[in-house]
Amino acid sequence: MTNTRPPRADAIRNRTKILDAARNQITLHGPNVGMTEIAAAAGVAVGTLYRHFPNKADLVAAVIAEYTAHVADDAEAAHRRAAAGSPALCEITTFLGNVVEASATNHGVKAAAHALGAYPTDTTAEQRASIALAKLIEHGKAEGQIHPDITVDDIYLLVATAPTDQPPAVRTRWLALVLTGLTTQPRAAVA
Amino acid sequence: MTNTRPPRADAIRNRTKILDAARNQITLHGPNVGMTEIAAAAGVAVGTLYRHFPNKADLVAAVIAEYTAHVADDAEAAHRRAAAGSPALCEITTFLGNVVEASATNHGVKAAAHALGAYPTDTTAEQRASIALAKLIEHGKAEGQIHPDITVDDIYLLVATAPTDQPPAVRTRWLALVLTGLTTQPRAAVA
Amino acid sequence: MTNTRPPRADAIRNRTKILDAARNQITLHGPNVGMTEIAAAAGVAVGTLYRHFPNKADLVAAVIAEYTAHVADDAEAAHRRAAAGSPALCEITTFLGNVVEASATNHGVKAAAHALGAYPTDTTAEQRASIALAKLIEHGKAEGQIHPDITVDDIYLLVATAPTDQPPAVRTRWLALVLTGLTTQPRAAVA
Amino acid sequence: MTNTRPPRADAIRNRTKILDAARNQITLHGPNVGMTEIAAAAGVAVGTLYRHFPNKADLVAAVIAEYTAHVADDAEAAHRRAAAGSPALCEITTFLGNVVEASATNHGVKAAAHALGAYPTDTTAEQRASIALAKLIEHGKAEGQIHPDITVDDIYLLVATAPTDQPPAVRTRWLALVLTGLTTQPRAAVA
DNA sequence: CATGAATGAGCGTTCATTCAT
DNA sequence: AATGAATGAACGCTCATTCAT
Repeated sequence: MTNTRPPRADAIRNRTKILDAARNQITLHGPNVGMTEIAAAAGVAVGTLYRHFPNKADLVAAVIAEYTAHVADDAEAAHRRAAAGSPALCEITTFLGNVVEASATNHGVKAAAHALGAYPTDTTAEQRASIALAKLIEHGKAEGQIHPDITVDDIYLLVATAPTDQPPAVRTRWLALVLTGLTTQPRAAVA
Repeated sequence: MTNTRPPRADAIRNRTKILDAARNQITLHGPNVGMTEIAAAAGVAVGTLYRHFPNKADLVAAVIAEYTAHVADDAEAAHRRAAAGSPALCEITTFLGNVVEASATNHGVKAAAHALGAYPTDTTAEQRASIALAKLIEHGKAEGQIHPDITVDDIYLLVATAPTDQPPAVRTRWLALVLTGLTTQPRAAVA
Repeated sequence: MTNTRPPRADAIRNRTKILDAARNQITLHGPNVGMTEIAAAAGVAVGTLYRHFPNKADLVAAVIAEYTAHVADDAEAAHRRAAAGSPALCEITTFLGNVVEASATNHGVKAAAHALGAYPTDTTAEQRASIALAKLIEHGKAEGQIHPDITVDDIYLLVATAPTDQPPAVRTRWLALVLTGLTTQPRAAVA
Repeated sequence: MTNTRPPRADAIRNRTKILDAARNQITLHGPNVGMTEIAAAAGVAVGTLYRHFPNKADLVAAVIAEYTAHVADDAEAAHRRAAAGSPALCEITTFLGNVVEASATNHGVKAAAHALGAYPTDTTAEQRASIALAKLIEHGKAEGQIHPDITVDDIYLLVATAPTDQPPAVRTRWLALVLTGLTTQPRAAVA
């Protein structure tokens, strides 16, 4: 009966707008931004926000999920390139660099998630990442450049401890220091 | 043995009880614990808490200050032992291990400090740590085991990124991975 | 006749209810009544009160503003009647009587405003009153019944010092005493 | 048993210091100054303050009582001078001027008293004032300069409505306006 | 007696969440 | 489905008052 314009497409667009607004506002104003401010930044009213996400924890979890999916994509891309011949260590380095950058954008979101006990229920993205990283590490070990005791959990550990609240120069330095732990070779001097 | 009710002299003891309670409660229930809960955990009323610390930011800053002083003590002890002949790399390793342990107890507190913009005004502890670490690093470089480009800031960077919210086994693994970045030698396999 | 529960349109009605409740509660229980009590008296929750007025000072200022607007209306009405031929002294007397009555309802509110440093930002009501009173005084001087040195500030001074916390009989007596200061003629005996 | 210095004289001195401090602090920082601040300004601890005055209302009432006694003294002095031949109207004028000045120093105290419902229980000072003023008024009426319908309550009414929170110039103007209500003669022009 | 640390009810204000429209 | 006004528990903080020393 309704002859209004796009009914479902708008809903999806709203969801995206809300997720973006949430990430931006949390990054901008800290993990305690109000739901109203997020809604306003998304151009909707609070009620609409709550229609898409039943509470704040779920909203934050959804933002985290987006981030996790992004990381999984990166991991799979890195593995694809390694499978195509690129050196695995190089790909891992690139991957870690990308993740650190992505994490920096989500630093506040993680703090919010921690404060709210909000973690994604859907673990498929994590699994995708794990599988890709496992293969990537195998490649690297076969090539002899990744230390034989390195596991996927090690990568996660480093990712989890990345200095996401630091300026790019510091993040680069951190990457240099930390990569040494993955390889079989001593580290060269780095500025 | 004393079973009398807490007297005047206990004002000092109350301060300690409050600081401990603050650290515990924040660690336990996240950076948003109420002042009332902290007071209750310390066995005092809110008013007493506020007599000792004019506001939440100051309380959190005081907890951080305690932690920082502890770290400075560790750094100085490590330097003293190195000056007495102990290998510097060994002492740095011990120091980092200690700090990571101490940080684990203060993980939430740092989050709270960040959220409140609460940082200690007294920087002497930081300075003590910096001086001791600088000397320690010099020792290590002279002994040839610390990579020549390592600076005090690198140590701080690692300390800041320690996986303080992880179980001991993970923290140990992190330490092994990360120490490699400091040394001139490749890493041996570690469980 | 509508027996539905208060809808959207009632937001405006709520504002009025809150202003009335604020004036009543402050008058009844002094300038230190809690916002919660005011909200309860208005039949809303605190949150609603704060939706309409961002803080206590603004709420009190709004009550004052209402009062000021009322005074301005009175002043203009008096001036209109004087312009229509009514003796200016008579109108000033009526005006003062009205204002004293209105002030009595706002006695505590003024105390609260003073304590909170809350004063209306919109001064148009004051200006309206000033203009009307100035003209009224001119009329009276031309008619020879208002003392030639009287100014608008004198009226304000009297208004400000009205015994607003006294019973009507006292207020009437005060008016009689004080009016003599405005006129060119000695005062007749008054009960 | 105690061989300490002056025991009772100190108590009296403390009482005075506290009353002065109370008046000063309330005048300086408004009717909501804390008891601790008053105690500090008096150079004693809160406990001592509470030894002299069981609660804040009683303290404020005592300050008011001091003021009332002062007013009574003024009234009696004025009456004495009138009895000695000075014109009663002149003495009433002086009296009102003094009272307004004294009231200005106690403006905040009165606000505090109102907020706390604190009024002196001892009415002897008021009675002294009433008697003196009654006689003073009689003198004035006999001399023909005080309007025959004026009563002591009229004087109280004016005193109570004095613009105690206004600068001296305004208070002077108010006095000029208001005195007219007491006399049998029209008012001369006053700046 | 004086001291001042401790108490805890209460205040102004915020914000996740609900629900009438 | 979207809106945004309303809700009310909870928070950080204050201050009159008490009481152990």
